[in-house]
Amino acid sequence: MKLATWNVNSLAVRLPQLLDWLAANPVDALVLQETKLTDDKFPTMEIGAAGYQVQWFGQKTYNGVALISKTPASAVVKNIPGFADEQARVIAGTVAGVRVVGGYFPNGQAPDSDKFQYKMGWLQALQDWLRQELQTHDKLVLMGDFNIAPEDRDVYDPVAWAGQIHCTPEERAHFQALLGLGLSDAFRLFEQPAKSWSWWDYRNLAFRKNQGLRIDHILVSAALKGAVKSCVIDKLPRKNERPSDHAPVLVEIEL
DNA sequence: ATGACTCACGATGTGAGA
Repeated sequence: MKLATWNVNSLAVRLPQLLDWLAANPVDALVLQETKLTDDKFPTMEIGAAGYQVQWFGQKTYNGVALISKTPASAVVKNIPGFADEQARVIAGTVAGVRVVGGYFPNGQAPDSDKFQYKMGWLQALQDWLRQELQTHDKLVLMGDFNIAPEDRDVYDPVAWAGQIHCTPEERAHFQALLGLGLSDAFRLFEQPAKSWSWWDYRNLAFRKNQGLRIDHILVSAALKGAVKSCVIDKLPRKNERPSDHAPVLVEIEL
């Protein structure tokens, strides 16, 4: 089973790239972030024509998530149950016996901002909900744009980024708390090249200079950990014309 | 250097992203 996550930064702009990518990477399930589309504008026909099922949950201008899968997703959940949220950030469903949770974690903007406080509350609510989900779904994958660089090796310039958004101790503690639920960072189950990033700023020729962050992640539950065969970041779409600033991350699990 | 780019909204700029 192959799963992937990709922050497309506007599905209206990136739909052709998504369809190309799916043709080249026929994954069993893919979660998208930052679709930036209201539900009435979601391109269900195009994705269906590509041979995929899709669940979607969006809003105007910002956020928006989707769960694309070869077989239909069941028990679909939108946003974190019990956590009142005006922002469309989570979509979950069971695909081929695996609980797939896709998330667009809040950015947080700056550690002293209201948006950071919202991020902290959101992360706590996610953790509390996932603790429950894991009780009923031993095979669970949490993936998406976490907007957290878990360690200094996930940051191109950790000195400059120290204490900055995505790198604060508070955010990293929340990432560790997710691992504390029994989840594992699939990417770190394998030897990986140094300076592996999933996001590069549009500015400053950052991609060309490979100045980025690893903030898109795939976490697998203990029941899946031993079955993970590979986890890679696909930099190819970042080389497209008009790319998303994020690259897809893929995992292969032998079920 | 409160920058740089890209996106949505819907404007001739502004906010947000990360």
